[in-house]
Order: sequence, then structure tokens, then C-alpha cells
Amino acid sequence: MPELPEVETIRRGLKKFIINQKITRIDVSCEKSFIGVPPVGKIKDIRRYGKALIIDLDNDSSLMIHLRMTGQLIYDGAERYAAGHPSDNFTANLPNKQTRVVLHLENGTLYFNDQRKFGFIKVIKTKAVESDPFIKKLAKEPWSMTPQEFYEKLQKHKNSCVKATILDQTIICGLGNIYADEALFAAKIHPERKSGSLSREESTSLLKSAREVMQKSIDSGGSTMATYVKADGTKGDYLEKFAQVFHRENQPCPRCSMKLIKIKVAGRGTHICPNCQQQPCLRSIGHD
DNA sequence: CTAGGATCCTGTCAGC
DNA sequence: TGCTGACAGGATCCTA
Repeated sequence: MPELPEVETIRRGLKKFIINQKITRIDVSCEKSFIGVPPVGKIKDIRRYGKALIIDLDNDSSLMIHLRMTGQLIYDGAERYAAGHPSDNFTANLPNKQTRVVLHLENGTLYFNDQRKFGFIKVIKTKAVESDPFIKKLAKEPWSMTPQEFYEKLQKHKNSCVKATILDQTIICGLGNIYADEALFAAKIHPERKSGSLSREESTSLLKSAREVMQKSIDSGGSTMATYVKADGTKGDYLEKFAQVFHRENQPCPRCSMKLIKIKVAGRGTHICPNCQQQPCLRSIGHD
């Protein structure tokens, strides 16, 4: 579930707590969730490639972590920091039923929870991170992609729905279901438009919107809970404060007040304003 | 090569 | 209450 802004929020949050701590032991309770031989070693850095986190150790090995749909990382030490898939388990006892891997550190514990077991932690050599099959094929993030490059990518996949195109991490990296919907709404583009039908202006607008919605989310701590859990832990509030369409079906469009609807595109739940985001055959009728 | 659908897995919720 | 199917903030594999 976590998309680029959530993973970046996790990275920044965890960094403060785990850098320079030694991993003393790793317990794996779900074989599928941990690939490789659990290492011990001191944590030197925590990096991010798209939606993947990399924890570098001082022994030439790294842990690659992908949370996929339902992963969570929770650090429990003098303070607790939790982020990832939103759930009540953040504040529940740890470990719990969904805890797949426990990393014991000198001064605390890092829990990897994952309801659906799609996520994983994988041991790779630090030198081989960039040549890992998943990392290697990731495209540029919206901030480092030029409008020209983006337009060319859309043309290359001209027969595919634009939403499917921007969800493909090998085409543009970082967007998931929330930010794809938000970016398309911001750019007033219907998700079922063929990628090749977007004008250069629309393409540039979409790229710009993708940057904006994700940056805004990073600035506000992600859309999911990212919290120092005390009794009243604060949480990332992108969905509450900034999301315009995601999970807002049946509510009025913030731009035109027409009722937002939910449809299915590329196999994913998709939220749109049927007035602001019109199909090609309906566009240019009457107004702009 | 592209595009679309099934699939991995567990849990929750709406509808009967 | 219990059952059933749909669905879920991701990515891969298989098919045509």
C-alpha cells in the first residue's frame, strides 16, 4: 500500500532511531517474508529507491524492504515510531499476529508486519543494490523526469489507459493508486484516456500534478499514520487534508461540486469527478 | 514487444 | 448469526 511519499516518510522517521544501532538478531516467523540469511551488523544508512527501502549494514550487506500493499515498519524503543499500512496494530501489542520479521537492535526492536504477506525483506550485497532486478528496472521519479521524457513514455504506451501507464514503476516511479487518482484529477484527465491521446500540454500538466501531490504528501508526513505513538499519537494527514478524490466517492467535487464517483480502471478502484475528467468523446462539449 | 487479466495472501465489510 | 463475494494505497506472471 505505501506509495513513494509514505516510504519516504518511513525512511526519514526511522533514520533518527536506527542509524548506528547494531542488529543483534533477526527472527523470521514467516519464511516467505524474508529472503536470504539474516545478517547481524551495524546500520550505516537507510535509503530509498521508489517504494523500496534499503538498510545498509557495515558488513557489505544490505536489507531491501518492500512493503507492497499491507506492510508496516514499527520501531519500538525509548519511543515508538510506526508507519506503513494504516491499522490499529500500530498501537497494539507487539509482536502480533501479523508480525512476520523481528529485527532486534541494541536499544530497541524493529517489527515488520504484513497482513497479506506480499511484502518482503531481502538480503543483498550493498554493491549489488543497484543491479537488483527490481531496483534496476525502476524508472525515474517525477521530479527528475523531463516533460519531454514523460510525453515520449506516454506515446510509447499509447494504447494503454493512462492510469495503468502511470502506475507502472518501470515507466514512472513512485505513484500508486492514491497519487495516480489525485494527479489525474489535478490535471483534469480521465484515467481511461489512452496514454497516446494526451496532448503535450496535458502530459506536462500530469507530470507537474504528480510532483505536486506527492510532494505535498511528503511534506505532511504521508497519507498513512506515521506516528510517535503516545496516547494521542499524531498521524500523517494527507488523505484527510489534501486528498481531493481518493476514497471520496459520493462527495461533491472540490472544484465543481458534482458528485465524485468510483469506477474500476486497470483492475484498480479509481476515483474521479465525472465532470472535470471527461472521456475524449465527451470533452470539448460546451465548456472548459 | 505491448496490454490485460489472474494471482500471491489475509482480513473486513456489505448484502443476503 | 453465518455465509458469500467483492475488495484492498503492489507487483509479477501468464496469455494473446
